[in-house]
Amino acid sequence: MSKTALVWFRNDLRLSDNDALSWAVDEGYHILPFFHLEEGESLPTGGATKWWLHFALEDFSSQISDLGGQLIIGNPELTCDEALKSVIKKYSIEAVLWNRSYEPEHIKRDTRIKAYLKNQDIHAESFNSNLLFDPTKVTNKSGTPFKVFTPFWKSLKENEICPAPELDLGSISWAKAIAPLSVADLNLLPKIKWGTGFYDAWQPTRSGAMEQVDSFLPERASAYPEQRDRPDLEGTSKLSPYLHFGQIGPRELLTKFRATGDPKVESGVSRQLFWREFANHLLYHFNWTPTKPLYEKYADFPWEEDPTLVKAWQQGQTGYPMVDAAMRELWTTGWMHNRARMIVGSFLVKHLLQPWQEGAAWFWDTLVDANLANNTFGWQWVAGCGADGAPYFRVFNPITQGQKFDVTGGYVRKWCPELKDLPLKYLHCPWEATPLELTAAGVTLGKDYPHPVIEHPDGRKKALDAFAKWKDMS
DNA sequence: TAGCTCGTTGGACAA
DNA sequence: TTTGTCCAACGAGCT
Repeated sequence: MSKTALVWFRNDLRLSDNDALSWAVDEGYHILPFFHLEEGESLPTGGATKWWLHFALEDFSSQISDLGGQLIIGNPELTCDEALKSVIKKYSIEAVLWNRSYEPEHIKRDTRIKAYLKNQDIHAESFNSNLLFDPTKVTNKSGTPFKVFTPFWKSLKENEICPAPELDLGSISWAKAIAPLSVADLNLLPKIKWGTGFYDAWQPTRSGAMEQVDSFLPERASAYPEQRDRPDLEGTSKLSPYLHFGQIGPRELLTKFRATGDPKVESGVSRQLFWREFANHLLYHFNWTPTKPLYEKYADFPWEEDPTLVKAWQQGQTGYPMVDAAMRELWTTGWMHNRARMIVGSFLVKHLLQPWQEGAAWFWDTLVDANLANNTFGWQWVAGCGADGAPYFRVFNPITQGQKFDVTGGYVRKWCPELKDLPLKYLHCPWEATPLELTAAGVTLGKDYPHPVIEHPDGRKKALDAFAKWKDMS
């Protein structure tokens, strides 16, 4: 028997916990692994995403080579459909397998391709390997999609997770192939020197993922409920980019979490995987949410558009140390602490009254874990126009949030080094220091570090007034 | 079906 | 300094 199956890898760059691959191996196919760079029709691949993808693909490709296979990279000048068709023809492919994505554009594309393959009499099958549950099958008791996390979580957490397939990697029979293109041909690395921050912060490989897991379990995972909100500590797992690119699968991860037998890991860490499920569930059922509010009534919210303010926010020059530290962490490392994401998000949409889509677009371009479901859900949550949203009157105070969560001041000192000699008392509100204290710390406000772009009480009032105005309007 | 309870992540102010 | 109370809103989800 010499039939060959193309396994189409997308955001599931792993050989374990992979249903599509396991199915093809179990069925006795020779495996031809294939990847094609997706340039979204409406959403170009973010810069930070490209950086990560370059190394993730190189690593994945070498994992396959080590086993005797060859990852085929589709020609990026072709559309996905064209690239697939040419490979299918060249290698006389008899089956095409992949793991599903539930992003609206991917669903459209995959449906189209599946129809084409069926029409060509090529076996086409997709699997749910990237989520714990298939969002098409999850509903509440009235048969409608969940819109609140807690009932969603309660309904699913006791459910049996379909176990990850067992696959002996040594037993894979790889199709003989010569790759015409290498990962480098995709030109993913940024032309501009972004700095070494990404390289210092990450090891974007499968072994990097495993090291991250090992450093997190079991102690840090157990401390997660107490430390998760502390950006001055290593309180979180930092597994988000690995999960996004599928270098580690959610089932293998959940299995590891549950194996600790620690109730704090279950209620704290495992639960986070269900937030990821929830975000994907919402994206699947409400496919307009990447650009428009979940609830239509918020569509005419009176945002103000001010590119100068957006720029100050992006560059970490708002004059609020907690906000600026976070925005600079993002720019430098491609990642931002979760608590900080809420603070900068609230600041942009409430104090500055800029549309949440602006924030989502910036995150999309700069986060190494940029993920349509999570990004959409997070921004709508913070703007209060989405599922389980923060109520309008919840305006994060960037000063007290800093004092409460960057307890040691280490976060601000790291990312806003111009403030590092300020006493902790003033670190989150440098404008309150006396001129003498500022001089002693070597800070001249307006020169070394900006004055606040808006006074906090004014920002808060602005947000509440805008909401009141919108309510009168509608 | 009507009614009840609940909602990841807060702030401001008073005592 | 810490703790309690109100803010004020509404739909989801369930019984």
